[in-house]
Amino acid sequence: MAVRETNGRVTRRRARTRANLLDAAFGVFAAKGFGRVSIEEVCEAAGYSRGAFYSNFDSLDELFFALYGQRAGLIAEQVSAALASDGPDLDVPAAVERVTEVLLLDRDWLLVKTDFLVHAARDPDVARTLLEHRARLRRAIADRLARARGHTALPAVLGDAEHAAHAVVAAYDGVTTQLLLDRDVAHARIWLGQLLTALLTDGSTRQ
Amino acid sequence: MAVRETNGRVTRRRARTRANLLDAAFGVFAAKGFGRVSIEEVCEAAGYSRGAFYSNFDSLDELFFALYGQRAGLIAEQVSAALASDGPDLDVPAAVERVTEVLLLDRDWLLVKTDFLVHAARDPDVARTLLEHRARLRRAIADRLARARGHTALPAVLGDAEHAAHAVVAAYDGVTTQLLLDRDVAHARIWLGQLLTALLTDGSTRQ
DNA sequence: CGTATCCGATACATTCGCGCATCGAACGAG
DNA sequence: CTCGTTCGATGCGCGAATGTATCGGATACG
Repeated sequence: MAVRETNGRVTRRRARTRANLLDAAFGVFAAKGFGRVSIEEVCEAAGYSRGAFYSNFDSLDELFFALYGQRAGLIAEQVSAALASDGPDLDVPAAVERVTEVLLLDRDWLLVKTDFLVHAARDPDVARTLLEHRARLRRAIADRLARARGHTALPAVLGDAEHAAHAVVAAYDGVTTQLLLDRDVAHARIWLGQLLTALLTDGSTRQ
Repeated sequence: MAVRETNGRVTRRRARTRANLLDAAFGVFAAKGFGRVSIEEVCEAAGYSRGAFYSNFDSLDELFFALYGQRAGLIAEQVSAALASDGPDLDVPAAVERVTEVLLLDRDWLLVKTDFLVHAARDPDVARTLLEHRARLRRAIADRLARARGHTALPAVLGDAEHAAHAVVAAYDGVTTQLLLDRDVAHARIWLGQLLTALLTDGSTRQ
């Protein structure tokens, strides 16, 4: 751990410093990529010296992990909020619209998230964390999706709501990849909408 | 360029050296990730010294780029072959089966490919190259898909074959992401099959 | 006022990029 | 076919640059 057993006391300046380091790191990581960033760069961007860094984190890896946790939690909250913001009956197109807005908001986040994926792909421990986070997201989506059953039938191929949620995440990942390359957010939104519509509604019921 | 205007002569050993460096680099990149590999490591794995490296490449970036081009070309050929291996009429499930086999064959390739994506996401020039490669793949799929029209109707939401091909690629990207995390190739194959079936066939026509 | 927190300098490790001497593959003469 | 010559490819190792990790003292917070 970075904090070496400081006995309970202290913590206002420290918390601010840590937050500043995380914020600065987000920008730097997004701009240059995890593998191309030095501790020095993060410190410079945040306006601290290396001493401050080592006082708060043990390594760049640890900071990166913390950063991902922070931001991923934020996004998860926003998605949940977007899903919960209507009545008990789910209106699929409207929900897709709102969730898409949140998920494809910030290119920097997509960059950092993908870096983290690459990181996790090579470290089983990190992968487990990421998988759990994705599972939580899926469950939130599945729960919500289950309520729409009477409304709009899910296509039979996908089976239950859990499978459908899986498909939603896969579509999101697919669109993310394309968006990282062409940088066309507007198009990505439309495209994600079409994909989700194709996946979540019975093909024959559309036009 | 790495080769400084060598006037024609000599090129057999050189070609072998270059190929050996590329092969060794593939393994090293897959294992540790682009951002965490040094030139020295690649040379050591290939059994050469750094001089040989600098004689063949200007930088790790250039080697990485060349490596991607090489392997991506290989995959593209295999996919084309898999798509062309049956008669003029496309049998969607069978084609899905064959293509999936090729695409999800090698975890190392997925790792390197994703690293390259991250790289491209931050460099417009590289991104253009990757987008062109993806466009070629899409076109091959779309061409093939167009022949299936009489056979199995595409769902209306996706529009033409070009859009459907886009969806296929997105599904592939989505499954890749999941596979990188859970390492379950068998499941990924099933899952990709279900996704493609859901996307490419009219939901109402399935069981 | 005491102490946790941050600063800045330092010692150490790694890696890069290149100049230069050496090596060996290809080719032509015998 | 054999062997010697030639020229580009190869490997060695240096010096510079960059990055990491730590430590004692200054500082401002509580």
